[in-house]
Amino acid sequence: MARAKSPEKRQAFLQSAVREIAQVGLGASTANIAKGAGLAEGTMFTYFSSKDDLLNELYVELKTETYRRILADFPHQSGLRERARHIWTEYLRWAMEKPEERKVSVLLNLSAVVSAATRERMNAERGAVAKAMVELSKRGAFKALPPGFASSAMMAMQEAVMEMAAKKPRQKVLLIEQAFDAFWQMAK
Amino acid sequence: MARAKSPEKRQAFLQSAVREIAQVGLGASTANIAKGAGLAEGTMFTYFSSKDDLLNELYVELKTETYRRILADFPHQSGLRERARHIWTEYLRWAMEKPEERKVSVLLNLSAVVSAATRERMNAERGAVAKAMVELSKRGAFKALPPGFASSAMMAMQEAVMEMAAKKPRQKVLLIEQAFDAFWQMAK
Amino acid sequence: MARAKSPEKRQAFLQSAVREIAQVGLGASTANIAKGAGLAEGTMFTYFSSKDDLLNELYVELKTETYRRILADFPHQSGLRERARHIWTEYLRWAMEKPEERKVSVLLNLSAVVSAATRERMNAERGAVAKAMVELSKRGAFKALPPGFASSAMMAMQEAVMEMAAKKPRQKVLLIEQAFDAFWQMAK
Amino acid sequence: MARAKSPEKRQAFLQSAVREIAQVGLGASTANIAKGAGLAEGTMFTYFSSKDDLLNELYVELKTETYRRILADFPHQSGLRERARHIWTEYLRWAMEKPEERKVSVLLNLSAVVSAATRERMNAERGAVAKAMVELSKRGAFKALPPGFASSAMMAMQEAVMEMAAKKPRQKVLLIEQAFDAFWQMAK
DNA sequence: GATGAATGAGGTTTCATTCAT
DNA sequence: TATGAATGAAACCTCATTCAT
Repeated sequence: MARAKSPEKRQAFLQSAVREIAQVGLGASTANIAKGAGLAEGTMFTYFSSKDDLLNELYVELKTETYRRILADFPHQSGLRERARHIWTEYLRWAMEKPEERKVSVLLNLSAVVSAATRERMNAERGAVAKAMVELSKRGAFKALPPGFASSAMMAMQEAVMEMAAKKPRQKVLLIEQAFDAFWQMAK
Repeated sequence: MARAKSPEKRQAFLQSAVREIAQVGLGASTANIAKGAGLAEGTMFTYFSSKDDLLNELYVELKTETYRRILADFPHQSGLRERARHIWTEYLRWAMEKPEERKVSVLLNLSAVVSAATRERMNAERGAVAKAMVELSKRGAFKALPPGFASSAMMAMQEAVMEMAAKKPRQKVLLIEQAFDAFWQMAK
Repeated sequence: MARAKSPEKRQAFLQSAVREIAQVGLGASTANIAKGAGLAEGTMFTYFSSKDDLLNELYVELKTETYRRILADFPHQSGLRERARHIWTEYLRWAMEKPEERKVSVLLNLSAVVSAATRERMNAERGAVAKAMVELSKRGAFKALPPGFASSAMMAMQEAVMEMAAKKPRQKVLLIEQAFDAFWQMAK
Repeated sequence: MARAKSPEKRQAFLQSAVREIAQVGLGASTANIAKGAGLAEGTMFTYFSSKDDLLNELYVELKTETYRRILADFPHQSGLRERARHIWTEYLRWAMEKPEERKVSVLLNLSAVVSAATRERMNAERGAVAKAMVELSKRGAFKALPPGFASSAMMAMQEAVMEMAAKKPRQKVLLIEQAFDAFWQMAK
């Protein structure tokens, strides 16, 4: 048989795509992505049928990695506050460790290239996170608001933290904690 | 050279740019923007020296319009809660009335085409909004967090409201109010 | 107003296309066609929306020119033999004067890029030629065959003449005449 | 290097090439040809040194098959009319049974990929057919025309029959016969 | 000033061919 | 021998920008 398709090369393309897109947006050229991966442009198309396909797969990869991190040591048995704090903290740690990944994730979320099917697929993976969010939406000020709002609010507040952290990188850890306390005011 | 004869034509380009960019992203072509404005491609370059220039001017225009709305009936004499509620409500009304404008605003914010100089320029225009935000950052849970956080948090929470409103358009007015109450929990 | 679209440039593209396609087939590249026309590749796309469009327009141009030649001094009042001879002769003269045009015409006829709509459009232009062919199909050996056969047979025999003429260029004129006599045997 | 192990695989490539080329022209990709053959892309190049080589071999194959059919029950002892009729009929039967083969044959004939050497080689195989054609060219209206004309004319007229038959598939058998009578008018 | 034709660099993708397995 | 991943040169086409009119 011939050479097998190498997972390393696939990853090289995805990682290069993250770097390029973080720098220049979704308009990053396939030529540059391939060059950044140290592979030929044509090779990219044996791993991804089109640039759109690459982008969709990248979206899946990034979301999956995020959920993987959050669900790794998830405190299923703890109270809601603890579980919410875990989600809050793990997501922010990932986002701060991998700012390019996060930026690309945001861009992909906003763009039309990620198909509804792909989004649907990822929504199904949320598991314990979704459960905690449902509980959260029945508490405090969230009670009066539509069910999905608590989840959107948490994500939005995390955005605010990210933005802040970019300006004050030294205080990251404390910032994450104290911002959670602020967020939790809404759920009390 | 930018800023030429007819202000109407300038506006036509900016409005067409909003429509096109809302649909296809910042990659919208100058040809389509001009066509949408009912004017010639070349004409665009007598009003804006380059596409990047157009984008920067558009950013200014959108931000200016937002602040204009917020500052129009600003309750300078009222208490902080009332002023914060005004900012909250007016921004959300604008955003909901002009979803394309808002989407483009978000895209421009994320993109590298808007220069640091342009961003700086707009920050200076915030006036009474900035003042209210400073006060806000000294209250409640925001006290423990860096100065700019309250402002970021408000914007972030507004994002969450927008997202929600897109799904439940009927409940907009109530949603705006109740979400403000949730937000205010953090400032109490 | 801006520069008008120049018919000369349009013709330059079509003529270059004829030369290129005659040499390398319908796979002739847009880059080479443009280069051959002494114009930029991008310019081609202001005259033709795509390569397929160029090919369709070329087909129309070639067919139109052929019919124009044939119908120019058409002996409408003469007997069938005379009219048939005119069609025979004029077509062959054109084809021999413009061997590249003819070759491209044949290639386009065989290919799928020429749309049914385009073919239909050209069929409508045949006028006096079609009338003569109908008459011919009711004579001699053609009587026993389906209506369109006489026309196909004439075109086919002309092909044979072309092929021969390519090998014996000196005897063209005589060849055309004597081959018509052979063809006419079938109609007697 | 061409001509390797399995004749079955070689045939699979050639047959797949016929199918693909009949559909999309000589631009048919080696990838699709290989896929259609149920074999790997690379394998093709152990049987044929290049795509051009494949095309040349295909040309040889198709011509050989045609002559094989015609020469199989060739009535060497019969009069010219009978022999001409045999060539006429057998060729048309083959062409109608194998429309894809015929279409590919035509495309290859027109294209520059078939080398002069290959064409020469096949001309040598015509044997009894060539002999009949020489006799034919000395008769009737063909007498006045160059030697090769009778042969070209027969092939051309067969084209016309094919075209007709495609439109009236029911009358094939009769069409072949009556068209031969028309053709023979020129030889009488 | 207004127009849109002209431009050529650069975009995504296909393809014949090579070569590691 | 058979495979199909790897390659990079081209393919078609789009685009921001210039400039003749």
